[in-house]
Amino acid sequence: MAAKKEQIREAAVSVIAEVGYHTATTDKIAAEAGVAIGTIYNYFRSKEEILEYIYLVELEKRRKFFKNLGTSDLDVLGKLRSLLQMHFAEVKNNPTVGQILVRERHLADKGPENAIREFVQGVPLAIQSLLDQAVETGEIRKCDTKIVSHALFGAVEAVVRTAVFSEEGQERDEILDGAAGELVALVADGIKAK
Amino acid sequence: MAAKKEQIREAAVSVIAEVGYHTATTDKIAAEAGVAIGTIYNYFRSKEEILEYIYLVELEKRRKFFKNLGTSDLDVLGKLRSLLQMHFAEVKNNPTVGQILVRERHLADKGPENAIREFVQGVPLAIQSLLDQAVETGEIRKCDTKIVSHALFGAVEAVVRTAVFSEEGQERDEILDGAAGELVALVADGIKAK
Amino acid sequence: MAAKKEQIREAAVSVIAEVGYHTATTDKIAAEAGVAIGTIYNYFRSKEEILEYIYLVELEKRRKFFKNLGTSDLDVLGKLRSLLQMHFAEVKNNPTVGQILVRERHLADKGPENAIREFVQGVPLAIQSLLDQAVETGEIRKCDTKIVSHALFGAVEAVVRTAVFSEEGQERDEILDGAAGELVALVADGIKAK
Amino acid sequence: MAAKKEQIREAAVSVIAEVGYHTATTDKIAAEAGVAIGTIYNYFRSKEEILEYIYLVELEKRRKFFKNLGTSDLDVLGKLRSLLQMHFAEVKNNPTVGQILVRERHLADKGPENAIREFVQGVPLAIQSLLDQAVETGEIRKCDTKIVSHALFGAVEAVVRTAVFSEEGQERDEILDGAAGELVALVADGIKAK
DNA sequence: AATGAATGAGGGTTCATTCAT
DNA sequence: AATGAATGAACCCTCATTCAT
Repeated sequence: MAAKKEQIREAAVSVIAEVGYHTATTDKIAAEAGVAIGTIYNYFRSKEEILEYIYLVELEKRRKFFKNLGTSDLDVLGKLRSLLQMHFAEVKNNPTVGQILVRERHLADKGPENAIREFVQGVPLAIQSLLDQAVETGEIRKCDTKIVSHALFGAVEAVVRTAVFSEEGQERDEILDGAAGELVALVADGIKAK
Repeated sequence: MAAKKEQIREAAVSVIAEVGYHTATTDKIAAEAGVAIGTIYNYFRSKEEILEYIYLVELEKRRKFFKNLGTSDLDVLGKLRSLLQMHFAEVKNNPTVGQILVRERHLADKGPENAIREFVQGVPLAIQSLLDQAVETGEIRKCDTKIVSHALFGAVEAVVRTAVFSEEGQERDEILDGAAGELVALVADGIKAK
Repeated sequence: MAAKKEQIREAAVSVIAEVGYHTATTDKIAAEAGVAIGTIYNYFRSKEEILEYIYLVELEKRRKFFKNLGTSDLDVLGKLRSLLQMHFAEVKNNPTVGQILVRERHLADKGPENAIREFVQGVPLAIQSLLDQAVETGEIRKCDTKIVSHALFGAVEAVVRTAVFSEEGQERDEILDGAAGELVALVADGIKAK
Repeated sequence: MAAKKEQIREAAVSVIAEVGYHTATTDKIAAEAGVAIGTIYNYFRSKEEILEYIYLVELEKRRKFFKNLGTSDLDVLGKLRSLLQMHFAEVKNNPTVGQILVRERHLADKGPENAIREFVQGVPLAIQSLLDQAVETGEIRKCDTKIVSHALFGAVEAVVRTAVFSEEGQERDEILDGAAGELVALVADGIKAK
């Protein structure tokens, strides 16, 4: 059953979101998943691989979405808003995963190849490729797209962090619902009064 | 001698920046500082407190700067640029500290009171207070200043991260030199072609 | 099918010879045998019993040979040489088994009754009984036959070890081919120049 | 205190001799030594290194003895007898160490450099160098000194094994007291009646 | 103030064995 | 008879912290 792998992933999300990756023990994860410790190791080679898998699942969602985005006829800012909306919607739907995404990203440099790093580097790269196209078409002004894409990704992370660690569920949803629009507006037209 | 505390702080910065807080051991820090392990505990109550102290030192620099900023006659965007310039200059001067600031911020929720949390929440709050004033004076349009301030802070962190973990020292300095202007321009006027 | 038991035994010989009993896992043995792990337990009660069975198979060969030896009309040294030749020939034919015989003999004291112990104690005992007869008939001088038989067995083991763990197959065969004669000559006539 | 390393070594000898290296746990060794588990790791890098150290201590004794032997004016068989007497005396004095020497020698191939391997290969090599000299001087007949030295070493191991695992202490001492002479006589003059 | 040996709770991982299919 | 996912006791090792000197 690959269902069991999913079962363990969800338990791990729950435990890691609550106490953090480092404090999360395999015992706790196993207990939360309702399996024996050994069972975890039938599906993952190590505790670290569980975390990587969590990131991988999210990465795949973004990759798939981004791929479809390529075929859409939105302009670049439209595509960007779409990507952000998708991301914030995912986080709204799965706030615990969101907590992990922003809190454990620092573990990106454990091994050589690594799903965490692919996430935290790959997503900005995707944004950068969008911006590069838009500069080409003249839709946006010339700028350092590497810096801007990373800045944008960092802004998104910060907003997610603010949302998923806010005490009240209501505030969380309000932030996430409005965030994509707010961010795109900010980046698109700036903050100055007109 | 308070000089010894500084000596330990610097050693800790060096070790933590290199291997990360979790992998950094008190043995390594003591060795780097050229003192015995026990000596560390004459100046810090715990390993965690060392990290907090590192954040505290940086926090105080920002607080002092921000306080002086209040007396200046710059407009809000000018103040913002000034704050960012100061931050990027500090990081340029002390890239290892920069690495720590962006990589260990996830430890903000260890204890109840906590210099790390004060840094990662206090700095955005300072930004937010700037923005709130500017909305008041009409210098900038109405917006969700909480979101915007966090987003801005996240963008700064992401840029710092990109810089301090870039392989070449030259690229690092280029990013940091240009970052404040790039970010303020982005936030001020947006990204659209005119 | 008793063929399957043999199939598992051979796989176990292969795996244990390569990595040692302790490092050999039931997974590896099952994989090497091309059966499921559970199947192993239809033929053996435990991993240990597999090793015992390996020793038992070898023990039976020696027992049978020794029994036939009793009906031969060789003198004692002739019988001894014959026994050693048989042993070295077996090892030459099955070097991996030889590796196991000398490397896992230390597991003789796991349970109460135990084929490994029967091997490492029974074979010296058989030699001792030969020697005792020869002392009786005056063919050899009086000596502590217990010590001598164990010493002889130890010498044989050491030679086997040298052979089966030598890098080159050719050297291995040379040692094994000459070993019986060399050992019997040594024990029979000593090492002194005449 | 280097005394603590010795204290741990002795505890390890006691525990490993009783239950075998693999079954010996670091907990048991620490308890036997009267120290905390962590203390063990202040003196040894791993459990394996403790075993290596046990062999190393014994190896050094033999090395030193062998070095002095070089300056003596005994003939080769005299030197050989002397070496064996020394070894059996050591084992008599420290039967538990003897048990380990013969029972854990199979762990010689764990890492690249390894005190166990140095012992089980180095001692036969020393014997071989003795024999090679004696062949040169004509004191003993030409023979395959590699085989003979290994055979001799194996014989010694077997006798030690017989002694240290015999139930009664008295029998053990009798074997060890007579063993060197018995073995040298066997190897020197053979076993045939004259 | 400085030292550093001693501490021991805690955690990730292994793997022989079982048993429902 | 064959299967192989599930099990969980067991074990090695780490490292922040203490405290006697």
